[in-house]
Amino acid sequence: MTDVPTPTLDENHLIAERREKLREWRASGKAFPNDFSRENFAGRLDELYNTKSKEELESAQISVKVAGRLMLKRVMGKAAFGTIQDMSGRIQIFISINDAGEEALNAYKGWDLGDILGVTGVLMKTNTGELSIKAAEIRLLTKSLRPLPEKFHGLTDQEQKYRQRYLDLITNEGSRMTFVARSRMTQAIRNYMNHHGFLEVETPMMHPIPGGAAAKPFKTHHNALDMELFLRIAPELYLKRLVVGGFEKVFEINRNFRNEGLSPRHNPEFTMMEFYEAYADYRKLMDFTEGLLRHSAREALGTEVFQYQGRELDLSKPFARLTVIEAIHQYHPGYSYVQLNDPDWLKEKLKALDFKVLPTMNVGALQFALFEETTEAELWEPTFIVDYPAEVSPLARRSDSDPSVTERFELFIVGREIANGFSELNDPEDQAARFLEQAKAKEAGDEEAMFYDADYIRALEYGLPPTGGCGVGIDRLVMLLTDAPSIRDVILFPQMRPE
RNA sequence: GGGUCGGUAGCUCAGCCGGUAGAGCAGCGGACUUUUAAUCCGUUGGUCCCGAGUUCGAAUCUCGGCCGACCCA
Repeated sequence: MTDVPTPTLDENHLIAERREKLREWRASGKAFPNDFSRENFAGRLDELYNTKSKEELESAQISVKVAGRLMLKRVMGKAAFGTIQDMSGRIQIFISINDAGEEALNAYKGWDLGDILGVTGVLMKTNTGELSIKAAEIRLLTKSLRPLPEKFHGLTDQEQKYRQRYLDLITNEGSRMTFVARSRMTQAIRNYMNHHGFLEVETPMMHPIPGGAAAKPFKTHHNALDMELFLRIAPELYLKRLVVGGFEKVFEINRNFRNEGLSPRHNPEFTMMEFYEAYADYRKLMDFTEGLLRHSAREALGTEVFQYQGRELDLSKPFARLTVIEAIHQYHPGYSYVQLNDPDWLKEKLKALDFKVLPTMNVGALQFALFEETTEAELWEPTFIVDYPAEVSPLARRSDSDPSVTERFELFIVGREIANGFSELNDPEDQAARFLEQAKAKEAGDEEAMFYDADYIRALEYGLPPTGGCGVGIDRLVMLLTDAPSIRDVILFPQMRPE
């Protein structure tokens, strides 16, 4: 590909000048070389040698070979400095007419911020004590045709940060650190799960019957089979099939897709970890989930106590456990338990809050709706809400003491749902009946109600051991640990309107 | 969907009491062998988001629209 480039529409004189430099580079016959092998990372050199004195480095003559993007450039008459950035960090380079030669220095003067360079030389320290590479040889490896955002402020426009994440990553250290923290956190979670004997699996992303959650799915189409498929809204039903199959402790960290609006807390594709453990109930899973969150905070941040959006969050204390109506009552002492159990009072209250009450909703569903409307957002400290109404928990096991509620919990932190788990419903006949109820609700207009999944029932009929399962919202957890106000700050390429 | 704020040079922003646009960075030319957001001198660069209106005259005022951020539902 050395044909004359087709100019794009947003060319300006800066790009034109860089293109001209590229043309000259091509004419010299060695543009875009790939024979430079980097031997050192900038950040690692800093760790190893920053403590050495100018004199020690002078006598040691440590040869290094780094490559990276030119971020800052300071040129004098017969010498020049520059700052090279690679994945690990930055290091200063020094190019003088004495060490690198006049030809190299002149070439360097013509290169631009954003160009990718390879530098060979020895470590030195400047008079002000900055670890630097005294270049013996310096090469242009990739020409950057587009000017970088302003060197001091970086890229500030939120939209551009999301649309052109590569620019955000080049110029904003904080953004880079967020995604490093995300990677560390998922790694910590994987380690924790593996350490506790869970098997990591991958289940289908394309489902013939969307299931495992109350949400609207995306539709797609398989041509060869000429069938409608749905991007999964949850892996739950497949993971439980695996427990039936004998994988008694499984987990999956992967994407779910839900066809809903965008918000600072919602992206249509998001990452969940779901895990299932046979012979565990929801209480055991709550304990486990607490441990998991503490572990990921420790691994990603080094502490269980940190700030989120200016307010302290402490994961080290035992997480509170409240039922739905206990929570409403605790945050709204004006609502009595008698009222909270009265369907007419609940309907009234919800209507006053502009909530669309569906005719299919009974006491449990109404209580849950009121909880979502009035209390959920106030749960700052980690709080497990337990004993959800059966109507809103069609996959959860009923409580032995009260069959109208289920052995289910949701974990809220900073007012957001972070995890959702329950003792799994393993009675195939009850499950079939609940699916039928869901199908009825769907006919009555509830778009998020579930479908009847006959194969899942068949699997349960072979016998699902008593099992507990839980889903953890990875993006939201990363938001907490990186102090990010929006889910878009923790997803590399968040969904955007077309440009 | 409602409210608030915003859209001006490649980037970060000023200009908004109406008089046809500025700074810093980046670029280009020059000086400079330890700078570090290098410095100094000179200089190129604009659909002031779009459309209509008011006006002798609009980046600026009015209306409508588009896009975005934040808050609320």
